[in-house]
Amino acid sequence: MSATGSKQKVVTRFAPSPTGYLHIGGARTALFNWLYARHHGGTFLLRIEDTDRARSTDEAVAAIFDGLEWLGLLGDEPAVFQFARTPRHADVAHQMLAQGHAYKCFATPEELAELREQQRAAKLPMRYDGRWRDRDPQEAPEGAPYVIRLKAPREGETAIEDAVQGRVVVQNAELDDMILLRSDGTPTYMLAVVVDDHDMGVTHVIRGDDHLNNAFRQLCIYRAMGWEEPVYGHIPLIHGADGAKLSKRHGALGVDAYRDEMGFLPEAVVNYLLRLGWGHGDEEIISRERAIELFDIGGVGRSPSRFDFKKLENLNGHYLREADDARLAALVAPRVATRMGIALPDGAAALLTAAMPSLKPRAKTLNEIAEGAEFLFKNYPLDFDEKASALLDDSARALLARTADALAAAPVWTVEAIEEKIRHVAEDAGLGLGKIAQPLRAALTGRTVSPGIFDVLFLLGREESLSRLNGVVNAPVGSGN
RNA sequence: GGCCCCUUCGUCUAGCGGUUAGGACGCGGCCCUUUCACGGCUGAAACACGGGUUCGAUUCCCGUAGGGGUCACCA
Repeated sequence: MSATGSKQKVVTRFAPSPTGYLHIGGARTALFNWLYARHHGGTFLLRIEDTDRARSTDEAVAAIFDGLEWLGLLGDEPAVFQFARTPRHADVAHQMLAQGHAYKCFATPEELAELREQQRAAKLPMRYDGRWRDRDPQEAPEGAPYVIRLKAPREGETAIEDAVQGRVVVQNAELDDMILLRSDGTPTYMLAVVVDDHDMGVTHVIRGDDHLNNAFRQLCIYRAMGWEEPVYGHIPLIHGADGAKLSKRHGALGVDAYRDEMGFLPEAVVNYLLRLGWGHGDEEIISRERAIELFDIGGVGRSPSRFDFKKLENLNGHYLREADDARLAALVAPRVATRMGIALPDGAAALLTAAMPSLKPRAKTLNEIAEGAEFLFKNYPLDFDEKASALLDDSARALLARTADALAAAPVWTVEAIEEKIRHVAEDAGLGLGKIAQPLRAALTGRTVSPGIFDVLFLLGREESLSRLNGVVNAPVGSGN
């Protein structure tokens, strides 16, 4: 617990709009909100900002929940759907109208477009000029559609004490009278967030700093309504490797791609995201428990960071090595099947689990584990890659024949027994272990890279091992195939 | 363009007036070794620039440059 002595219970929220999938930046925002709430013993809520009916989709909503669930970042209470609260938003807008904090604006979209065009041409700041701010609504044509705009202060300045950015001040003259309620009676984002955050009791608004400018205008609504203002924390955005904004059309994939296509573990993604923009001394590997203990919004940096897949992979490799073998086997099995285009045999899960200790240290992603596991399920004749074929010349095959004989005579099929036999063959032949291990590896897996050769033999089993060896001994490996 | 924010190794960061500027990823070398990894050791690599303030600035202030964000009846 921090010593801020907050009497008030912390409530944070993550409020994505379901117009696309949960992207990596949103995932980090959710993570920071989740951690902040947990660290302070508060509540973390979810709100789906679906007021843009044209762009919101059910698929996107499902994808967002799916991504959050995978990362363990679901809300503590059922998610709030913003669109369902439209009547309340409209109520507030009318209340502000009645209290003189807002006014009706009859300017048409065409009129406003023209205004912007003029401003652009004159190189003036583009903002609404307040043409209906002090005008009598009676002057409007009978029954003309109108919009409700906030009557924002024009003099002075507004400051916010941002938990991440520090004190940020803006001249009120910079703020125009934003629209609260559209001419069709639906609320704009600017109104809806404030009303919902207030109604949901949100105490800390942690979000991307692309919202920093919005905060000033949102504050106006809080003040007009006499509501308690939340603490803001605007975290810097994540950029791509080239430093440009990570956007939909710029490598900002949904978190499902990190899971399904790239084969990352959620704990690795969470750890990586946590370290992006936040750090604690020299600690790099940080468990969720440790993160809850350490995380605080004040530790978040103010500068944007670039996404680095190499580091994510490194972290993922770490978590892979730490992960339960049966769990990994279950995650890897379908990947092996699709890679090889086959249905895995019965017992595949058990075999993969048994192989996992020698598979996972060699991989950085689940895909790499799957690739490394392929040899377990290959059928004769194996596909030999170029380097493996080159290894299997006549002398190597003669050596393999002797090895096969020795192996056939092994009293039991254990890693120890296998090792003993093979070392013996090498010794007899006056060769180093490497001279025999490589051809063996090639004959058994079709590759020059694999887990330890004794493990390979053991995992394959005596029958399969011998069959693969004899296959190579009896039939020269063609350069083709 | 107006406004706002940012600037420590290539990248993520530690640092919060006095340090040999630390760690991690990546990269190089060495060790381990049946291949590849893992692991261990080790090397190269940074305070954007210019002014101040100060006995002393990576650290505080102001500029410059560069980067980013935002300027909708989208969120």
